Amino acid sequence: MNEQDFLAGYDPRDYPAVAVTVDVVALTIREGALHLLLIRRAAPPYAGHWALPGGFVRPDEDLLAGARRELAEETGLGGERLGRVHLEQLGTYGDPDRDPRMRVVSIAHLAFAPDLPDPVADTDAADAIWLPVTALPNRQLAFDHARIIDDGLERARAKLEYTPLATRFLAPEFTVTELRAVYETVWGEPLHAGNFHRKVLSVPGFVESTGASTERGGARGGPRAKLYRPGTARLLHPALLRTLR
Amino acid sequence: MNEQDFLAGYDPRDYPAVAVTVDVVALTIREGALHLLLIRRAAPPYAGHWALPGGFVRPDEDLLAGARRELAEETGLGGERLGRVHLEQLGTYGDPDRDPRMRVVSIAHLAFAPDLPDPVADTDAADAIWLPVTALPNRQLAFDHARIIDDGLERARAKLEYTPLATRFLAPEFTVTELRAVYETVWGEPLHAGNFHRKVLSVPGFVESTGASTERGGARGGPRAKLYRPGTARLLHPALLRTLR
DNA sequence: CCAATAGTGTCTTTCAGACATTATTAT
DNA sequence: ATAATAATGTCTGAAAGACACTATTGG
Repeated sequence: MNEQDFLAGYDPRDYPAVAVTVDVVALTIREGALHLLLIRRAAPPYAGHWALPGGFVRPDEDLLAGARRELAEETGLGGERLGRVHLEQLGTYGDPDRDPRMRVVSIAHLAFAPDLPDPVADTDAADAIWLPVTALPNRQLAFDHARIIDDGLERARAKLEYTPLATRFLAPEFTVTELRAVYETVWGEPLHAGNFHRKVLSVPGFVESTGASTERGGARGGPRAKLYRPGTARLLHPALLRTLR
Repeated sequence: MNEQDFLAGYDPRDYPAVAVTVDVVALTIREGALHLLLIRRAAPPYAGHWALPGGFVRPDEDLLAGARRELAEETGLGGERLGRVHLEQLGTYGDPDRDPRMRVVSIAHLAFAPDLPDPVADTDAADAIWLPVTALPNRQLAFDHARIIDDGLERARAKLEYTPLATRFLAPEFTVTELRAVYETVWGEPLHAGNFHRKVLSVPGFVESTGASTERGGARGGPRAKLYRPGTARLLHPALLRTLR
């Protein structure tokens, strides 16, 4: 029996309700460290615990639109800056016991954002912050959010390999060194500056030159760097593969 | 506001119901061609159209378990043969208008199966068959199932690159030539026999030798082939990359 | 001047792909 | 015998990684 055959002679209100929510694993880079957007729960269950921003999907709202709305509400940001945030579906979490009160199926999303202002806590949240992922309070995370975050971080690391999405963590114009810093931060390992530089410029469509350079050299010396903007490629080939695994 | 804050003071029955279903893009290889499991709808809407097997998620059932149950019901297969089927989450489809009657959010899954018997049509389906993907009736597919199938096929092609899941299309013991046939069938392009052979054996953990060989050579001559079983690797590195993109 | 950084050059190793070769089997 | 196939060998080119080097800037 497929879904529609089932629904044809079926009134959903006769059955236990299933709630559908969207959650967002929003990542950004602040001060050289990977940060995750978390809110602190005000009400039980898990009152006082950290949780992902998210909420109920509205009746006529697409899932991706719902995630974008939740992100906007939680960060207090408008359309312009939010437009540069990459958002994709991460996965759906529907374990029957993931919420103690009722069946909740949550479609988790993954966001890559440039450096954004501090979030403004929503009325129902006790707090909202960008937290370094190295300081995640794994034992104090609500529901199955620790696992969702793990999955999101691994997806983010993998995405940098074969997509140009690392640029979404940066301003519209950036240097190769800034791009390399994104990779080093997300992957958590140092990369060879020279090889990275040559590699990035050799992948078709990854970045394109603006013709301009930075106003000043590095903070501790060095020449001015050329500026680039994201290219037109949506996939990198050859990819930038992590070593080992 | 996150999901639980919302739910705390919320009765789902006050709101328009959202139905949660699972659908399955089940792939197998029959007679050298990639086949997809489809059912023909008996009731409107889309009566007479082809659709993916799927159905309502039961109250205390995990999403993956629901997909496995739907697959079992639709193929009429028991646990033993079904145990060798690979099943993973593909993506969630929740466009508000994807079902004309009500809001239906469907978690699509992707299955890789060895050659299975012909399916037995469920009571609510007019028919159920393994259909070659080259013969897909794209205009006669129900709902957004054409797009789900496209996404599933692309995911399948990509998965063969960096996972050993091609072996899930085969019997527990197989030859390198049979494995190559899987790649050629799913990717839709011929591969170089010699290079493929050397490559497969060089990737650590992809396959391991059983020590045995086939009883007979090829149908039209040739030596007996060595038999292999799946190895322990869950990821292939280096990967078997498709050319171009 | 000195240290740090941007960017380029060179060499080695690895791996994919083209192609050739040998051995074994069905007909 | 002949054709087909399994399996291995050889060569070339692409690309990653290690390392060296030059040029430019801040202090």
